[in-house]
Amino acid sequence: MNVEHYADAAISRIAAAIGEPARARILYCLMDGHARTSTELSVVAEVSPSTGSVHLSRLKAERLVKVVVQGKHRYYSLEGPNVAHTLEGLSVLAGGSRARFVPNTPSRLRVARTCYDHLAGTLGVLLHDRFQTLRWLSVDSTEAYDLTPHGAKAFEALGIDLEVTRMLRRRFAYGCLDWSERRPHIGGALGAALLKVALKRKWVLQDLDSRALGITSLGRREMLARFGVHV
Amino acid sequence: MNVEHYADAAISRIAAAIGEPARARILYCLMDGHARTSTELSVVAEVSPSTGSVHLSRLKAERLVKVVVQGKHRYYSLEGPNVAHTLEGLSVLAGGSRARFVPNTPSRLRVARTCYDHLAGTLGVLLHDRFQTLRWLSVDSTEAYDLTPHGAKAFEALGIDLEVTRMLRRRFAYGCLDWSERRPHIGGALGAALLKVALKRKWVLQDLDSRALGITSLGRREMLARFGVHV
DNA sequence: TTCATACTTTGACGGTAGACGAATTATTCA
DNA sequence: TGAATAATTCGTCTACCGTCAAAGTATGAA
Repeated sequence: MNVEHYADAAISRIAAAIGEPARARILYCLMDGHARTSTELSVVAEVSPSTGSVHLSRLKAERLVKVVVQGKHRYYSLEGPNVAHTLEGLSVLAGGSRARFVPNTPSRLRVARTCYDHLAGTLGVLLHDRFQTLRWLSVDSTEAYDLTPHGAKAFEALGIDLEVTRMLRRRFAYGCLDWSERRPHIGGALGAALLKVALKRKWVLQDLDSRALGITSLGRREMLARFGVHV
Repeated sequence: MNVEHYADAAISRIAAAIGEPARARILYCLMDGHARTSTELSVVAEVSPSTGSVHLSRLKAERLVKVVVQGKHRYYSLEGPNVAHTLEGLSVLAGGSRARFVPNTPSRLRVARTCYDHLAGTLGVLLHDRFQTLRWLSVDSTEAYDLTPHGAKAFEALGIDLEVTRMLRRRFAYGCLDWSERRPHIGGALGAALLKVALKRKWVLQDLDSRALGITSLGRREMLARFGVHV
């Protein structure tokens, strides 16, 4: 059976799954990479638990979310970075020409935010460029970034275990295109590890109900001292 | 008014517009970058002209397609590369894990195809890499590729007027990520110009009802002679 | 074992989105 | 000008999708 012949039908199924307002609220809420329970998501979606459950099973059937069962809780999260990226793509289209000419994205999202599970926004792009300038990161098109020996040293110094990071079943690092900046930031396992460190050391604080990240004064100092980046 | 606060609603509107089967057929058909009339698209969508017209006005309202009026014909086409990319993203999600493990994309689409209005597939990626090796193309992340003096000479030799190409109201060249190869090919005005030359000189032939491109034996010879690329 | 909590499944209901044909507008060609 | 073609608008109809309450399952605590 030729799948390609029915590609339009497949696209429409996925898009329809995303296109229902309650389901879109669920997906948008999950874009920060966190997992949430069925009831939490039903509240976000502004529907009853039963309705929420129906929506979630639809999203699961379409492989847009995955679920981890833990006792009587079911934790739902986006199925993977691809899903997050496509949602970003849709939000760019949704922004339309308005966003292109008068960027009215709230500055909190522009300055620093999460992109699925790594750093994005101005800060993400600044770090990306800085690491390149410092020759910590060898960049070869959008795919397969890697750390130079210098870079490896620097990341180890942050407490990131590169052995472990490389073992993860995902791409190590790549240029993830930032829709607000239209320039790449660091995605992949390395980007996720970096965000984790930044959160752990309280360089940035995570907003509970959006993907915005707040930079602390400690964060500012450290960014300058460690990377020479003014935020 | 804070647009970001309603981002989920905006996403859902766009996705719902794409998610209707007839509209998905229309969009998918337009992914080759060509413009088509309302009646043609109604046939593709398998609906009556009146229904097709309603769908098209919805797609226009959501800025997914644009229309050029020429006499009594209305030519519809995708609003821009962003739309095509997002549709590609959706089709990747639609492919699901199957596509990841057993790539069952028909080989005709893998070898060479159009991505909106430029060359993609194995051929597109091969050329991209070759131009880089030859130092014709200076690649700086995904954004803002440019031609080196050598590259400029080579492209002019193909009959491409770079003055004109640079004047177009779109990005000159950039790395466009290829979903079948997971590597970049040349997008933007330069990529479009290259495809135009390849079609004009009959190096590749365009399939009428898909984005597949067939490479002619002349094309093979020229690719080898001019670029040192084996196809 | 029994109660409580988390979540899903089922069934009935209502609103809306998409379908078409007929009528209308717009443009070309004779 | 009038006929022919392209496309849209309008009115009506139907089918499906999302909604919820209630009943059902599963897990954990008392």
